[in-house]
Amino acid sequence: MSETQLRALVVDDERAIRRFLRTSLTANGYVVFEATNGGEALEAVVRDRPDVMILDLGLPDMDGTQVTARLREWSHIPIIVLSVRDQEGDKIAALDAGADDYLTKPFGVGELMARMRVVLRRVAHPEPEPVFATRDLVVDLARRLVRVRGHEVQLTPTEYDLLRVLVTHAGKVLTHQQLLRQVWGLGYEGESHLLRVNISNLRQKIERNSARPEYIITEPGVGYRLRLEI
Amino acid sequence: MSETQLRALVVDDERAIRRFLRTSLTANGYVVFEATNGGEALEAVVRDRPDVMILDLGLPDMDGTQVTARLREWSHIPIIVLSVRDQEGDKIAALDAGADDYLTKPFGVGELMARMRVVLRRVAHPEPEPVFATRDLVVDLARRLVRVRGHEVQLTPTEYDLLRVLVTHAGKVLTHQQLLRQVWGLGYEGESHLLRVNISNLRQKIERNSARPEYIITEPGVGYRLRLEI
DNA sequence: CGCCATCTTGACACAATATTGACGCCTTTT
DNA sequence: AAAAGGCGTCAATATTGTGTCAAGATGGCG
Repeated sequence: MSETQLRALVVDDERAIRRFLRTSLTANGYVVFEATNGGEALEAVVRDRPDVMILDLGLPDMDGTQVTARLREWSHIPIIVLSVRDQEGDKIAALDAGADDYLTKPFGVGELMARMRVVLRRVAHPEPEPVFATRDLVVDLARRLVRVRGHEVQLTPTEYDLLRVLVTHAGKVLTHQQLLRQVWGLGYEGESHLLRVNISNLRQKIERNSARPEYIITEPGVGYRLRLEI
Repeated sequence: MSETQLRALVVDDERAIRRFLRTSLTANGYVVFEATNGGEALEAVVRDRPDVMILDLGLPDMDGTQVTARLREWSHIPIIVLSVRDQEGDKIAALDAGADDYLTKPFGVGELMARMRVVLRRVAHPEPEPVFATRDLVVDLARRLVRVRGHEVQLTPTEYDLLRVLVTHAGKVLTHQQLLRQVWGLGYEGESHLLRVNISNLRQKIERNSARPEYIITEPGVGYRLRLEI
């Protein structure tokens, strides 16, 4: 077992439930952090670096499944979803969005603790940095913000997805196929003109001179990669 | 997505439940194996090499939790426990014994499939990366990166393919024919000048002095090989 | 219904790569 | 020692891949 205490993030808008979970978790040796809505939850993952997240489905600002999906864009943190809803559809949606478990309220504390042990016992993946930064390019994956040379850049959803994939594999060559699959989904493997147009648009927005790209480098015949070195 | 079908082992002593699970799993693209008791289950894991196991708690010869514990002595196969018992103590015992999830009967097939996807997606992830390295030449086949003496080298698609073939048969002599077939495809067996030009270009990029190659060695009259020894 | 932003498609200029041919060197053979 | 064949390099041309622009299609939203 690890020497240092494990860190748990509790996300629930009800004060009573947060209190109850804090008490139970603290008694079981966790350090507890709290968030009351989806936005705060994403920030807290960045700030507090929890090892596990306990997420209520019904949040005021966004759906718990949405929070899960957003988080899975850049984090592998184990997520246990709690919900009063026992509908199969909700469970499937949350689990397929990336949640690791789904518990229906009311539940026993012992069961929750056992399920936390299950998700925690798998070897921790090295977590990628929630904020990527090289030279003058900053990509805040948690907030979906992109800043170049001090200025915030407005990207379309496709452009952002493309940049996100490049950034989460920074330095590595991504083939046309890989990029098309990860951004457009299966069945777009051949549509390389989509990639060309969007890479071009992205470069217009983040490169100083798109004819001499500093960040998005073409690997002719293969794909693209985000350059890390100077 | 994986090309080959995933293999599921169903362990239950009730014929009706095995039938039901076989139908559902087959419909979802799994290859299904069956066992009716704990002893058979352990044998089946060895013999059938399933990717995931669905285990009923109430077995005639030994308890499902025992099966889980025995299995965990040597296997990491994901285990989803099914049970009619909704007692918290049973759940905790099974999960702590090494089960990955616990579903109480009756359950929806959709939920079972979603939970199977959850346990399978983490097993699918850790993929060993084939990286070839010898002295000062590193070829990362997964990322398509080539580094020589600390510097990354830009190769054209043909040059990379050629190097890839040499590297995957490192140390062995590859005939002109073999190389032409593997890089250019069938019908190019006679075009050995293609090979000469590309070997030359490749040497310019990776050898210190292409007149005295250290890596790509000519076997006169036969072909080329990638040298392993110093 | 029409506006807006975004996505997709097609056309074209330009860049990178592949192929070909020419030539000289080296090794082996006679 | 000369000839022949295999090999390596260079440079030219052919082919393919890539970047950009702009027009048309799509879809969300008031």
